[in-house]
Amino acid sequence: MEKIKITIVDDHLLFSQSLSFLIGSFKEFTVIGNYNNGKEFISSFSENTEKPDIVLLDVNMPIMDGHETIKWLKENNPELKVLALSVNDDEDTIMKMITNGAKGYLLKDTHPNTFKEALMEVYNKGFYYSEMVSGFLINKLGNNENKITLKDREVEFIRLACSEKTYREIADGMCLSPKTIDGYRENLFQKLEIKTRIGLVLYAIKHKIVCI
Amino acid sequence: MEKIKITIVDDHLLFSQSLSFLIGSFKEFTVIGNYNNGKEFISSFSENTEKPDIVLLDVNMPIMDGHETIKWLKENNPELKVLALSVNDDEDTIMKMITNGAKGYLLKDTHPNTFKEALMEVYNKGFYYSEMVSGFLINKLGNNENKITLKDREVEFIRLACSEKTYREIADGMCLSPKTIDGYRENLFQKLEIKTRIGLVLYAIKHKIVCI
DNA sequence: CCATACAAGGGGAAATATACCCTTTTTTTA
DNA sequence: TAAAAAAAGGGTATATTTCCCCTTGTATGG
Repeated sequence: MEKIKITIVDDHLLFSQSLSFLIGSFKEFTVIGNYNNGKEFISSFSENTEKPDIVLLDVNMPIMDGHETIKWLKENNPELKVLALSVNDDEDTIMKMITNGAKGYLLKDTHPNTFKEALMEVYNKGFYYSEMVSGFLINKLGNNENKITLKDREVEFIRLACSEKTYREIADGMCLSPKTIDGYRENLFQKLEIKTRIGLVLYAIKHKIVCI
Repeated sequence: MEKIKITIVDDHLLFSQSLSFLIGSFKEFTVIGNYNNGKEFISSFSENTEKPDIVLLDVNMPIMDGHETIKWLKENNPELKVLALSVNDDEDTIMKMITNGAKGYLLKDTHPNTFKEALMEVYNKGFYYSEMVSGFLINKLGNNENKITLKDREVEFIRLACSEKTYREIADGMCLSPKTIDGYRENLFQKLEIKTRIGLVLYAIKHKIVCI
């Protein structure tokens, strides 16, 4: 029987190499590629290399992360089945990957047996949704009214607010009057249901608007 | 030849199980134990199980993390050689593990060959310090005057400051007068070279005093 | 063409945070 | 045991943030 071909894209060498051994121990699968980040992976497409049946894609990577990579794949190789694999269990990240076309989302603390099952399901049924992901999906469909969108200018403001600058300095930095900044802030406070600049900083970090 | 015995303590099942396969491929080593967190690991000591030659210890774990675990080991099984293994490359974390007795600190993006070399060195020489860790050590020895230590009460204050509470509310929460809180804040501002509460929040998150 | 929304800018007042000046009591430590 | 350091509290002044209500120009869709 032909083995199911898998490519791993993950910057943690020790993990990806080890995982290759684990997958190698499953008789149905074989690892045909190992890349350190999205950039390396998509570069391999210019050469006419063998296409994998499943791509195991890490979300947090340097150079080109999972989000960018899956977007590129959606554009250029939409037939590839991507299974996201991350330590990250926050709803935003998961939904972003799923909506960009990931066929499943696995946490790195998954049991090897579940992992194998997920690989089989993605190959056979085309997708694998764990309970956690399904939960998020249902939750999302239930109340998709209050989805929060931030304008570019607002994001810029939030980034500057995550510093020891005063609002006056932020206004200068954005070439706006302090009163306009006042407006931005009050808008955001209402929109994000927060009361203080501290809340804004916490929100920004939690939602990865700024990285510290 | 007797194989060198290794125990893995890591909450990421997929990683620890995969790593077992990788280690299994080295003829000099064998994995004799696999635990999800420090608690599970130290519980195994009450039973008279076989002691490993090297413990591979993850830093970030639920229930009982690497820091707590290595402290316990230092007290109760100081002869055990611990090699810390983490994705975390910030100086604070690394130094904390090293000063608590870790024989080395490896990042999870280490190459398998380096990993094997590290295992050999820890077994034979008793320690393995990568360039990065050595760099931090030298840097630390050069200027160990300005080491910042936070008192328990200060840490408690910082945690509460990382919220939308006002200082008055924080004072109530800590059963102190708002003026005492004032003192705490001013002390910290000077000690941490910051000027605003925002700075305090950023410091706290950067140094993992709070987790969000 | 009008209505509506929205970005930019603003006034003033109240609440909160910051800075710098202290005292008293307890605990450490030399 | 005396000096030093830490913990707790206080007063007052200023700066910053927060809140509420307002105007003007400019798109933008019906």
